[in-house]
Amino acid sequence: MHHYSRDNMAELLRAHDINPTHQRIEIAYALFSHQEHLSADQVMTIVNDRHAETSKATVYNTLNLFLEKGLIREVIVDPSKVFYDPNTGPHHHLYEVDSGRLTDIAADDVRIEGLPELPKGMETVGIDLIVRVKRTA
Amino acid sequence: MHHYSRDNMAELLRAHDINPTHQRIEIAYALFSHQEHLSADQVMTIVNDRHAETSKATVYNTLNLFLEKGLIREVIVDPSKVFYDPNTGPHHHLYEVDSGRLTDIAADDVRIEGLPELPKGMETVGIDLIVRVKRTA
DNA sequence: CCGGGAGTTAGACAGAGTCCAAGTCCTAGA
DNA sequence: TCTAGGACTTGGACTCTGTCTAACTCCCGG
Ligand SMILES: [Mn+2]
Ligand SMILES: [Mn+2]
Ligand SMILES: [Zn+2]
Ligand SMILES: [Zn+2]
Repeated sequence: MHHYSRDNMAELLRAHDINPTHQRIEIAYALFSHQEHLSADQVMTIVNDRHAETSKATVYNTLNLFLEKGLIREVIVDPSKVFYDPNTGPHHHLYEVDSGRLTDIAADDVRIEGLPELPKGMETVGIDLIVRVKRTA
Repeated sequence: MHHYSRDNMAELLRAHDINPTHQRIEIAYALFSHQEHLSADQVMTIVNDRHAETSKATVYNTLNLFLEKGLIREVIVDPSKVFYDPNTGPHHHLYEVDSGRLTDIAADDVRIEGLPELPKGMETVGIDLIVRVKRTA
């Protein structure tokens, strides 16, 4: 899919068993049309850019709902805030520690081998691979 | 090394170009004698268990100093707090999302292949591999 | 015994995220 | 069309992690 509209978003939400409200549609649209890793704060700013209509509580409620329903995923790289990722397919991340820029690494060519057996009664929720980089001195 | 004493800690600090003070020795001892991933709050509790003598500001100052000097490393897996890791050798992490338990995965057998070239002018600071697991439903 | 720099401190502060009780919105049913 | 009720949203208080600052203490060299 290449073009994101608010109508698309409503369908997407319904497909994930989420009741599409004004606010939820705007928040989904912010994430999917940008196709970037956004913090809650950035989502809030984008959504309220034209005219304020979505509260902080709703932004957090909604992001957590989206997470629960598997519509987005969270990326934990910065100790001070969570990033929300509209790309739920398997992929990894490159984090520029100076600038805070976070970009995707396609999972296709990356192989992770030799991980030990999981303890019994445990299942993998996800494997996060983060490459931290900085400008060469 | 298998037995950690406060005298050990003083030497260790000096070897890392850190002036060993009472508080710094206690904090290093908390981390190295436990050999666990501790949050700042946990360090604070351990250090002040017998009698309060180290302030919150000093705990944070000291942990950040230890990081800077390469004595410990930080592990960012939990969106709400940083864990400090006395093991600076290459290794990976297993994170139990329910309980918050964080354990090491030896790096020996793990191979990560096929990572793309870094953008020019960038160098790798570190590669974090985190396996998130939960109890089977 | 001093002087001064390094280290520590309490407490104010900032930012991310949660919680709550009150209000609004939407819909299904009469 | 009207209405009742559940779902959703809201402002603001609150919590928690982490930082900052200005005053104080400690320690060492002269
Ligand atoms: Mn609107
Ligand atoms: Mn002491
Ligand atoms: Zn991503
Ligand atoms: Zn570790």
